[in-house]
Amino acid sequence: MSNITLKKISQSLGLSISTVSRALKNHPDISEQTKKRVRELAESLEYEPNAFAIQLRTKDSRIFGLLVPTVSNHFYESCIQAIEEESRKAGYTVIILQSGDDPETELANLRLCRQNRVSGVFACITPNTSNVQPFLKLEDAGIPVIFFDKVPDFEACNKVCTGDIEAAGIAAERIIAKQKKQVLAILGNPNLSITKKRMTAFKAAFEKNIATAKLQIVHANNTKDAFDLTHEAFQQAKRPDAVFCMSDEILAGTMKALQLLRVKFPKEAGIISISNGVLPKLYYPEITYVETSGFKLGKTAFNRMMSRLSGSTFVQEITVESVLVEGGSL
Amino acid sequence: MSNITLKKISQSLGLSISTVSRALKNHPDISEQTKKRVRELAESLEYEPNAFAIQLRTKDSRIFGLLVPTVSNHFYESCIQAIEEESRKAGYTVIILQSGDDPETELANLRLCRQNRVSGVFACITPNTSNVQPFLKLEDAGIPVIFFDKVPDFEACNKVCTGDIEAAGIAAERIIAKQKKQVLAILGNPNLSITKKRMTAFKAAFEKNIATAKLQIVHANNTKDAFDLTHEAFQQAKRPDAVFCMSDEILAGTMKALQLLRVKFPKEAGIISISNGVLPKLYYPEITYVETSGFKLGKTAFNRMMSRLSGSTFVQEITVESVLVEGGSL
DNA sequence: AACATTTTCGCAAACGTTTGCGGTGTATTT
DNA sequence: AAATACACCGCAAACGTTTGCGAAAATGTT
Repeated sequence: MSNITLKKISQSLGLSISTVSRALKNHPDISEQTKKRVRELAESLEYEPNAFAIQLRTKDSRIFGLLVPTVSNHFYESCIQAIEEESRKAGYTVIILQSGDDPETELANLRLCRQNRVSGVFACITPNTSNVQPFLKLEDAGIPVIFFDKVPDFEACNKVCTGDIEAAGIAAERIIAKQKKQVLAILGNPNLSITKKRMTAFKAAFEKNIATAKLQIVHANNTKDAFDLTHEAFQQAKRPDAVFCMSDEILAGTMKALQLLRVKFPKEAGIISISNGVLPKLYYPEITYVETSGFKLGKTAFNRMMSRLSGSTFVQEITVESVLVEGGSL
Repeated sequence: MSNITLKKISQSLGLSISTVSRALKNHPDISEQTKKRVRELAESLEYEPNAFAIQLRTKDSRIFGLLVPTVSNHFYESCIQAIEEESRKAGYTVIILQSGDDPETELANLRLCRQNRVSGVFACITPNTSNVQPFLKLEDAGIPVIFFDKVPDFEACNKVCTGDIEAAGIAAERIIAKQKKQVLAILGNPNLSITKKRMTAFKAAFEKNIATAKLQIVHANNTKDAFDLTHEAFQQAKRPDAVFCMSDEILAGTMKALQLLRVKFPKEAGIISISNGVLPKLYYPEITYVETSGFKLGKTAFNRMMSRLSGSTFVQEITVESVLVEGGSL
């Protein structure tokens, strides 16, 4: 009783398999009456086409592989959500594979994609991925690979990234517009390329304007660091009247310190951060942030995939633009 | 050049398809020498077996369906991570489908699982899922369904939940031990079995003790509700001196309201919640919570699935135990 | 040398679809 | 009445595997 096939339906109805197949696909060759009979029986038997047989025959799996270091991350989550959502709407299924930042697991996951004859791969590579060859081989085999967020240096591939530079600039402009005088900028690990980019952009914005503001830049490797640094800064003689947090990780630490010190924002100090938006909305007032939306990035990556699938072969790097989301913290 | 099949290998080697197939599976019928030849050619050609053809033939997809309201949720994330990780180790692939809390999408996703002839389904249902029949039909077809976290009331099915009763009990005991007098308990949608359980347990704990405390129970469907309800409660003549939040979703709303009203905790009011631990650590002082680990829950669900797949038909509800994690909020 | 055994391999069917092509029967046109 | 057109449907091959069964070749036993 479990598995209904076209064959079974055709036998019950005294039709051929092909007729049943065509009837269910609303093929013009089949009479309305026959279609009706077939549809009704299929319905009542709860027939579900065997996806494997279909792909074996048609060579179109309608499956995307989604490679990601981990699923437990605000930013990736929203990417995943976007990609999965759009894919489902477009009739694709997504299989998500986590590498745990281990290049070997990543490779195994990539093989899984090949075995499942995926229609395309979205990949956010690990920091340790040195060899992009396996990915490019997929491209050679006609399977589009869209890199997102963490992308390889290799040029000839499709990449979708966040606008790191732009985002920091926007935040800086905003602080300047608010005429803040004593600005504390908490950035991440200075070795990370993302940190470098954001720092230069942030500084540049201040230098470009006749900034009367005093700028204090510090680096935090984690939430705890950010907590300590903020705590320290707000016990100086001259307290900051604005804080810029480069990431969620840092914002979390800063906010914790501000809660401890009962600093009232935006009155005593303004806060602005770069985020995908989840964390800033947890506070009251909500934190003003420059959105680097994983969601938007996911959508863009998806669109890129679709245009690749429909023939476009143009290779490019897309940057999703950042927008300022006003909370009440600055 | 793209798709290598057994046939192609067999032709290059002057062997039959079956011999090549057996050679790659290390079948004893094949001589070592032949195996070696086959393996080497397969290797150099980068042969990858066609998963679809295999499943069509063997009827074993080695795919799990993972149904979840959304992937963007601290708790689900950790469940997903655990399930995906374990599955991969066991040679299974996971396809993750989000319902967005829409029962219709959920149903569509379930169909997708059937079409892909999944080996099993992990399901965390939406609050609005009224009809469990479609899930049970999968069971009838021999496909195990393991419900986790948000599970249906229906008894004859496999469920893995957090220790709802236990966790709520622990939280209640804690509040009682602190001799709170005016307790606000914010629970979720009253239709959810998880809500019902937590509520009864919470109430029971209060009734068991010679509770002089006044207990006010309200229901929030989302973060916004929780914000409003908290805001309201703290503007009553008699303010709560303790708040119990049933979930992260609720805690987020409550904390936002408390920040708005500048309620000092734990001095003016104690807070305790049930959480997986990420959110509580964002505040200062950190929120005291009863930990219900999504990770642990995921692992348990996976184990349950495996034992189902290996024959066990015993239907049961498993509860993963909860522990109290002291913050400074109560 | 005849027979029995074992090793090694190939044949062919099956899994559930899709689809090109051809074959009926009926209606329409000359 | 013959020819043409059309509507409707079935045959059979193909997709890439796995696997029971049988066959040939090699080896071992009397």
